[in-house]
Amino acid sequence: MTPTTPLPRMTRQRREILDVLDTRDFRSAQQWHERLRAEGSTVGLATVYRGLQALADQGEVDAVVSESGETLYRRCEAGEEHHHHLRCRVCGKAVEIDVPEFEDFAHRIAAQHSYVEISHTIELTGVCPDCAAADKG
Amino acid sequence: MTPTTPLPRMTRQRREILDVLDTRDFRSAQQWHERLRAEGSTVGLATVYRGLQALADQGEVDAVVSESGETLYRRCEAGEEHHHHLRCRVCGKAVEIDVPEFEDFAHRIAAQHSYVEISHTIELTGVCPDCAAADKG
DNA sequence: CTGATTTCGACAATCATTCTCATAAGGCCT
DNA sequence: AGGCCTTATGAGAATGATTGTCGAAATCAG
Repeated sequence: MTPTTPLPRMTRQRREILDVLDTRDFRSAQQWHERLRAEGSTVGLATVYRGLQALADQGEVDAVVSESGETLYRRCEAGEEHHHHLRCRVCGKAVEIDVPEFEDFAHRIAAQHSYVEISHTIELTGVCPDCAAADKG
Repeated sequence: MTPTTPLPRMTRQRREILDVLDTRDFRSAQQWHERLRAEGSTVGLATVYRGLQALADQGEVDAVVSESGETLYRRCEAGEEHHHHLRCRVCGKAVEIDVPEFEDFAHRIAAQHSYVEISHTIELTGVCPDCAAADKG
């Protein structure tokens, strides 16, 4: 069981990729590559593809597939949070739910359609356990 | 001005495609093509691609892009499944979004809080690519 | 520094999808 | 029904994103 740490090596090009990556915009591997070259880097396209995939595997970057089938990447951001509610349509009781995944969903979907400055409203309604019991009993 | 009715023609192959399409499973154009050939049809692959696109434009079929980048199709069913929209807050243009994962998500969260009879509303708004470009230019 | 591995980079290879273009239907009009 | 104009079809070439190949270069442990 040699714990042969298969750790990815931090190479110059990996660093360049991480540096150029933005946490705001989803761009394709080719677009990031272009930008890198524009900034004077000499990284190869294949390397950018491989680097982005590796970083995505590590959870350093997010990847989404656009409508046209291209894979878009952006750097992960751990910050921002806000919550939503799950409300009972009978008694009105609301539970605060924390759904970090919603944020990702919203951004992912927006990116797939090339929309920017996304905001969202999510409303979950149902019948709470108490009301459900009352209804039955 | 010429109201040149640009109506798609109902050809044998269009009919065959509609017939073979299933409302349950999302399959790729190639898979539907295979199935058609297996059933004795002689339709060409390109025709299946074109047919599916045309039908998607007409709203007869739903199309989603898989993680691997393939476009998957299935016949629309005006019922059980519902769509959400991603709307541009500038021009109002809306894109229909299909978020199968979301349905599961809603149910999971509801279950975690023992809520039943869940329904949800999702409103995503942002700025569409056209308006974003117009804003910049 | 040295060697074992991993990564790079240029380019070939894949794979889904689209395009091209000559031919074959649809649809419509009389 | 017969004809005509337009759109659809099919086969295969073309495209475009992504992945594979392989010799050379870089990383990291010892």
